[in-house]
Amino acid sequence: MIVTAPIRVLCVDDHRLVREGLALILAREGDIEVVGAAATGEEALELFCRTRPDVTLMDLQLGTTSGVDAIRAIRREDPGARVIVVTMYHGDEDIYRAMQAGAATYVVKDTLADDLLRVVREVYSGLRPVSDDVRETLRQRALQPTLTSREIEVLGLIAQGLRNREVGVTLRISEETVRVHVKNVFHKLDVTDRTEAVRVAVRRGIIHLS
Amino acid sequence: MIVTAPIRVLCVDDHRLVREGLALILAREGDIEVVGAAATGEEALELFCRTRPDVTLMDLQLGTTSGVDAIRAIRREDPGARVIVVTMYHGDEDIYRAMQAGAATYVVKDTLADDLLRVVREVYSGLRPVSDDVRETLRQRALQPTLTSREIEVLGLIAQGLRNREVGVTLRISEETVRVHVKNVFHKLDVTDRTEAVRVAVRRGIIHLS
DNA sequence: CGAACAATACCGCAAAAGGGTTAGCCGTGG
DNA sequence: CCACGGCTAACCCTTTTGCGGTATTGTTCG
Repeated sequence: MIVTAPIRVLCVDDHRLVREGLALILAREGDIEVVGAAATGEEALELFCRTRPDVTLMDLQLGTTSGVDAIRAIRREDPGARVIVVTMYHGDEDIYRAMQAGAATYVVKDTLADDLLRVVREVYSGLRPVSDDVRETLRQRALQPTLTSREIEVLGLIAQGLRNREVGVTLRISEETVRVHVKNVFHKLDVTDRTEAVRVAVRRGIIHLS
Repeated sequence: MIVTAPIRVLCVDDHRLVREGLALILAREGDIEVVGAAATGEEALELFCRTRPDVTLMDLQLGTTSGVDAIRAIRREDPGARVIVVTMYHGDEDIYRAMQAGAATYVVKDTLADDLLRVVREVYSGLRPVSDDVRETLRQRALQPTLTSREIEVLGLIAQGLRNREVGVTLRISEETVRVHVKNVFHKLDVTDRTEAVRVAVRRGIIHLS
């Protein structure tokens, strides 16, 4: 009896229960083998190098570190690496950054197990099965103004409760310049005050609070 | 051969993959049977009434509805209901409200599958196995000032980006009164501006953004 | 090269927020 | 009954924000 080699999968999620649950969903299948599970970006990279999986399932929220960084690290190590993002985030910026970092596709955690399995097999066979939702979200994002890295930096500090002056000190620029950045952020996000800006930015995945 | 009746478990989580993963972890055990899975508070209550499980696993983030409300609804239906909270939240206020609502215990999603199984069995046998972490968090909370319901209401509107005046209009009170509430919230949360207040409140689980 | 854009910086004005204080009303509980 | 805490409201003063300009520098891109 001839058995084809199984699809070797690496699971990355910072919650043990989710990790183990995902592993069980995958391991139930005859053609899939879970070769590792990681909780952080560093662990993920290390396990990736050691096990060289065919497909990596990656959460974006990895405690303190970012899943996007982990994707970049893995794809720098192996430009052909196939990474499927599995996350609860659905902000357009989350999706955009993940795809930009080289993810093969993007799946939210509210997906049927069978659909996930299908995606794993499709990605393994070289496809990039992007769902209509994801495509539509990316299309929407393309229509909206893009924040510059400096603006995101300022916004992140604003979100931490810093005043314009304090942001200026932190970034070693004048308070006046900070005010300009803040104004531009407001216009781009279509809001009129900082609290609302933070709210919108978090919802869109431009910044994250924790 | 005598087989004791299995522990009948209901899983409530708004993410299909997590729900199915949890169900697999549980169903692997010989003495546990998963009798249902729900995604929302309403579904949970309905399935609870129909299946009368021994133990309910409940996430706190149920899309729009709150897991705490679901716990209350279930315990109003059956005051002896045993509900285990399984969530990623770890803010002191989340834990407090869940326990207050009648949860048997509180487990974060970064738990070993075996530990979850142990907790399920302990809760089934009538124990309330509260972890040291949870106990400590509740102790910490007891030391901190409590926000009144009005203050939480104001804070929630602030978090949505409303100005003091707009909050006043919404709650039908004067802007001056809103300012008083905001000031009191600042003192209690030990912050000096609204953006930071929102940040701290979200981290502590006093309010949630989505 | 010229256009566009990002980042820097400044000015002025009106609005809003932050901070302290006082005070009346009401319900709960010692 | 009286004290206490919560909700309400107002006043004053200072600081910060939000919003409109203008302008210089450097870089990138067609």
